Amino acid sequence: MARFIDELKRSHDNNALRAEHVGQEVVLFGWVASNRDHGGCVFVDLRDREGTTQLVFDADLQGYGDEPKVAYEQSQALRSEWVIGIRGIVKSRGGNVNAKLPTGAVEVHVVELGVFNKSDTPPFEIIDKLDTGEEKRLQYRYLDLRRKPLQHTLRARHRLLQETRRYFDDRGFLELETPSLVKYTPGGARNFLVPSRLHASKFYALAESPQLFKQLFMVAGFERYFQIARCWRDEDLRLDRQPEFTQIDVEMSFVNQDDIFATIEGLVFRLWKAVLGVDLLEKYPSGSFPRMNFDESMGHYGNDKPDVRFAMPHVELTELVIDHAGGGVPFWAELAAHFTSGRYRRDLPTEIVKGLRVPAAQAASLSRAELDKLEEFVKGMGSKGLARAKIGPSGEWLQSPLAKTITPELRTAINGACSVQEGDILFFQFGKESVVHTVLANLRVHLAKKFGFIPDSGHGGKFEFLWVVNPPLFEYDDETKTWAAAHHAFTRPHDDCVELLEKDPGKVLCWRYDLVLNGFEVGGGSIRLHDPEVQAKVFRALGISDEEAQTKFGFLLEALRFGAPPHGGIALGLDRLAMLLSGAESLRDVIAYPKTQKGICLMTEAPNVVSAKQLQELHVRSTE
RNA sequence: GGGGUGGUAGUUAAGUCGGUUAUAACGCCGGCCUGUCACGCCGGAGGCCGCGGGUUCGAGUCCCGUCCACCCCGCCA
Repeated sequence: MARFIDELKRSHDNNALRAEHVGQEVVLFGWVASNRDHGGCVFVDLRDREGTTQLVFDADLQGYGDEPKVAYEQSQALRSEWVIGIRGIVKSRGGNVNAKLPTGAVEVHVVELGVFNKSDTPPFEIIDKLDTGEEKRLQYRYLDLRRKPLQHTLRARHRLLQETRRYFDDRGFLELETPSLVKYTPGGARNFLVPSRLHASKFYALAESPQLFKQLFMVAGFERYFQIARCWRDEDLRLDRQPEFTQIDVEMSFVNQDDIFATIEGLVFRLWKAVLGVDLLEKYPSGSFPRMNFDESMGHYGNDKPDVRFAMPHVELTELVIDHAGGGVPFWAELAAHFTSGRYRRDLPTEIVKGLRVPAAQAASLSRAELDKLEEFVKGMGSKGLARAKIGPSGEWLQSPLAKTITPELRTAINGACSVQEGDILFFQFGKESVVHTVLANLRVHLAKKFGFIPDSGHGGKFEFLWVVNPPLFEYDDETKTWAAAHHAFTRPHDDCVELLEKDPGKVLCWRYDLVLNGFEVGGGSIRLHDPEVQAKVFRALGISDEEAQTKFGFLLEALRFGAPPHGGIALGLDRLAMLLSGAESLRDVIAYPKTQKGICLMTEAPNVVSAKQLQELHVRSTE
């Protein structure tokens, strides 16, 4: 029978004791956060998940016989991260309070000490502000998690999960579970595959999302579903992408886009209030987030997840360049000729010209060396270069290769379109639309961080939410020269676009939406197709034959024939919400046991090799 | 698959033009110290300079390859 735990129960946590407890006898458990040996007495900071309490080991403590002396002798052996229990008496620190600790008005003079466990010297200190590299911290993740910042982050994540469950439960949503081991269906993200032991040469896929199953819940008549679902995608990682992640998955019947937005807005408002204490009604008094058309988002920001905490929009210059037949700039003349010849369409351009204006105040801070670095930066993303022009006193272009040949008329027109002032710098990108957009979108954010418009990471106290709506249903696939579903093949087109499905697929808009926060996509969904006739037209536009549709989505198509209600849904990235809300630098900071960029768990060293016998049992042979 | 940054005591970093025994801070170990709370003072130990090859009389430093971590493009909602 151990003295502590069995006989002496913990009476308080280490954040509990205040002046009012003075005189009480208490039992505390925890980790040694620091020990300061002054010869005649020893101070120990005792830490648990709630906080820290200062212990004093004083051999001369009166009224407890020899016990304090014994404890004092033992205390000299204590080292960082030992796990101990103590029994002691709460005493006031008088005027000598520690203002840094909530428990700083008191200290516990120890009568009895028990050591639960010693600790090796940890590879890094368990302190709030640590400069140890992430690689080391991930290797000893359980020690990193012992630190207060990560304890707080995971608590916030817990809060998110609980509030989410309460919110949906209150509104009559059912939390329903879906399988992780699913049938592989082509398209979309790459799946992790799981070999079947019972069926030679056959594989399950780990679900990339519960998409089909949640739609089938609607067919089943559950009407309102949510799930906090783990999803897996075997794609390359980024700071906001992990191979396994968590979605707040939602599907609703008999709703339109507005209904879904209202549901999600209610949730987000509640989460921000509960976790951060931030009332989003102050910023969004209507209770809803602003909406931006997909077209505008691409035009002004170059992607469908704009960070609107700062301005610096892109300026679309293609029309001007066409109207001026390139305006004396060789590359632009070539590009303009494609439009006038009819090879490129003005409403769905293949190649474009865009500008980005840097205001004079910031432009002045860009040295020649920094401009060269920016050019390297864009080249790394597939750009051929970074054409630029500095605006002179009367609108002339300085320090610019374009200046030599450009006509005054086009130059004036561009200056006007960009609203330039003396000292501004214009950056240009031209060529393939997707490259121009990617390069300029990243350049815009890169510059904003450089100029201090937004912090390098974290929200900087600003939360800019946005619904990006009305995107095209199809994207043109350059490699296969066909139209592909931009989201998935079951997204409902706008009614007035249905006739375009055959005539002009690129112009078809649809009921798809993304929720964007500070430049990150935190959610996305759509109103689904439940009309078999329109569904058939969509498949035809995608070049999917009836047989192919049957093979790929047979069970869903069949289900839709048995009385499917109109329905739609959305999935929110819980990890991303947690990251943005807490101001964390990456998804890894809000996931307890994350993977590195190569998909490795540094703590367990997964993935690892398995024996030939195991492979044989799974009917799998390595090609290595 | 591609571009970029980095890898030196337990940790974080410095290390010049290639040249003597590879530095510092924190941590760790020992000693001293009754009011610290980033305790202080004295002393000490601690290195496969990511790994492999090459150039050189001589490589932490130069060259080639490779592995790992991070950021980005492609990929991915």
